[in-house]
Amino acid sequence: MNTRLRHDAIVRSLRRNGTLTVADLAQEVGASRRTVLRDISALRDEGFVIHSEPGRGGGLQLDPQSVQTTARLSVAEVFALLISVACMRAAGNLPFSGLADAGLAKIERALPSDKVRDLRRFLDCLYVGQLSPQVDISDMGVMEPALLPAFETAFLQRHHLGFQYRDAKGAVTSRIVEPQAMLILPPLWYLVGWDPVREDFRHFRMDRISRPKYLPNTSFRQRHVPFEDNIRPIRDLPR
Amino acid sequence: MNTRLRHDAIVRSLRRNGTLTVADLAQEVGASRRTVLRDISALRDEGFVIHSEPGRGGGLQLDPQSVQTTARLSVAEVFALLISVACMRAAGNLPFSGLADAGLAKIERALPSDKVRDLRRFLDCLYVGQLSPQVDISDMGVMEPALLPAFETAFLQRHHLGFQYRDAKGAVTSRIVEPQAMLILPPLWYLVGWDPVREDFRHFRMDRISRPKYLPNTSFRQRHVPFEDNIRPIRDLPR
DNA sequence: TCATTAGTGACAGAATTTGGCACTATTACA
DNA sequence: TGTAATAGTGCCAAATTCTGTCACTAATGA
Repeated sequence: MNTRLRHDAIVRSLRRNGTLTVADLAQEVGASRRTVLRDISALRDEGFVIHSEPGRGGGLQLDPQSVQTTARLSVAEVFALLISVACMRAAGNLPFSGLADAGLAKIERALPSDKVRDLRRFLDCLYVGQLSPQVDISDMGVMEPALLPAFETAFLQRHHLGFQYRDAKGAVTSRIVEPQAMLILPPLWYLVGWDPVREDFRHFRMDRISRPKYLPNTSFRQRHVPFEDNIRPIRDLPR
Repeated sequence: MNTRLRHDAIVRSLRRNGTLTVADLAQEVGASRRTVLRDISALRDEGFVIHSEPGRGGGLQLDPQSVQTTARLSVAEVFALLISVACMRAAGNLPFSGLADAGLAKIERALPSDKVRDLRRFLDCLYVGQLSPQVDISDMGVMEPALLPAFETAFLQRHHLGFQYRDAKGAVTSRIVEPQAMLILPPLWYLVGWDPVREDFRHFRMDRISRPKYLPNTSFRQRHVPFEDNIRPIRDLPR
C-alpha cells in the first residue's frame, strides 16, 4: 500500500470511528504500529489536528473541523472561483465571504506569482454596482463562453476587440473597441469600450455580444474610465 | 531531492523558460535525463499538458492554461465556496459559473462522502428568489458569524434554535423556532422558522438576529415549507 | 503496582526510486 | 543523403527511502 493511500485510509478510519488506538488503526490499514505512528506524525505536519491520550482507555481522535481536502485546479478554474466570491462580496452583505476568502487565498497562494499578477490586473478592470435596473429576465441572452477569454487577452495585451452587437431593437452591427472595463450590475454585465470611430465610450450588454475576437495586429494606450462613486472595483481580494 | 519537489521545480522551470530540452531540465533540477522523462510522464498523468517536439531544435513546452494549483481546504472553506457559487448561479445569468462549478466539483469529489451528504442536505433548505425588494442598504445590519454554524447544526440535528430578534421598529424579542429553511433575496437573507408558540411560520431577516444558539435538549420533526413558485432551492449543484 | 496506551530511536531488510546504458523514432540542417 | 540533436522506452544494478521489529520512556486509570 502506497503511503498516500494509507494516509487517506487513516483519516477515513478516524473520521468513521471517532476514537481509535494506534494498534486498531495498524490492524485496519494493514501496517505496523510504528508505521501508523509515523503516518500520524506526517498528517499532523500537514495540518490535521489529531488529539491523543496516553494510558488505559486512551487513543487517537481526529478533530473533525480540521478535515481537509485537496484538488488540482487549473488557472481558469481558480479565476472563476475568484470572480464568484469577489462578486458575491461586492454585491452585498453576504455571510461566509470571510471563509470563502480564506479558502481562495490558500488556492491563490499556490499559483505561480506571474499568473496572480495577471489575475489582479484583470480584476482591476471589473466594476460592480449595487443593484441592477429592473430587467426583464426573459429577454436576457446567454453570454458567449468565448467572450471572457477574448476580453481578458485583449485587455492584458492592449489589443482591440471586435464583435457583433445586437441592440435593444434587434439590429446587429459590427464593432471594434478598445476594451476598458467590465461593469457588473447583477444580473447584467456590461462591456465598457472606447469606440475609436465614434470617439466615445460605449457600454455593451454582454449577453448581446456575439463572435468576440481580439485583433492582435492592433494596439492602444490604456485610459482610465470615469466611473460613478457608487461603483467600485472588485479588486478588494483575499489577503 | 524529493519526487514532489522535483515535479514542482520542473513545472516552475518550464513556465519560466518557455521551451526547454530534457537535458536542460535534468541539469537544472539536478537529476538524470531518465528521471526527468519519468517525471514528465507523471506530470502528464496528473493533467499537465506538456507539448514536445523531437528532433533538432525540439524540446518540451508547458501549456500555460494547464498550470494547476493545489491547496488543502477545510470543510468549512469548501462549504463557503460552494454557497458562493451556488448563489451566484441561482441569482442570475452569470458567466464563469460553468468553470467555477468544474473547480468546485473537483474539490467536492475529494471530500469524505458523509460530509458531502451533510452539505447537500443543508443546501436543500436554502432557497433563492429572483430579486430583492428595494431595500435601504444603509439600514442593513451585519449578519452574525455564529449564525450560520448554529443554523446548520440546529437544522441537521433537528434542534430548536434560539436568538434575539430586532424588528423593523427596533424592538428586541427572544425567539425560539424550529429552523425550516433559509431564503435568499439578494442582498437580504431570511431565516424561515416554525414558531411553536405562535404556531405559525415566521420570516426573520438574518441581519437582525443576534446571539443565535441551538438548543441541544430539544428536538422536532422536520416539516415541508410551502414556498412560492418563483423561489427555487439552490440545490442544483456542480455534478 | 500493573496493564494499557502514546511516542521515540536504532537498525536490518524490503520496497521503491534513480542513474546509466542501449536502443528507436523524428526532425533540422549541411 | 548523412549527421547531429532531440523525445521517448526498456532493462538492470545501485542508491535511497520506507517499513517492521525491538527496546525503550512517559503517562494514565484501575
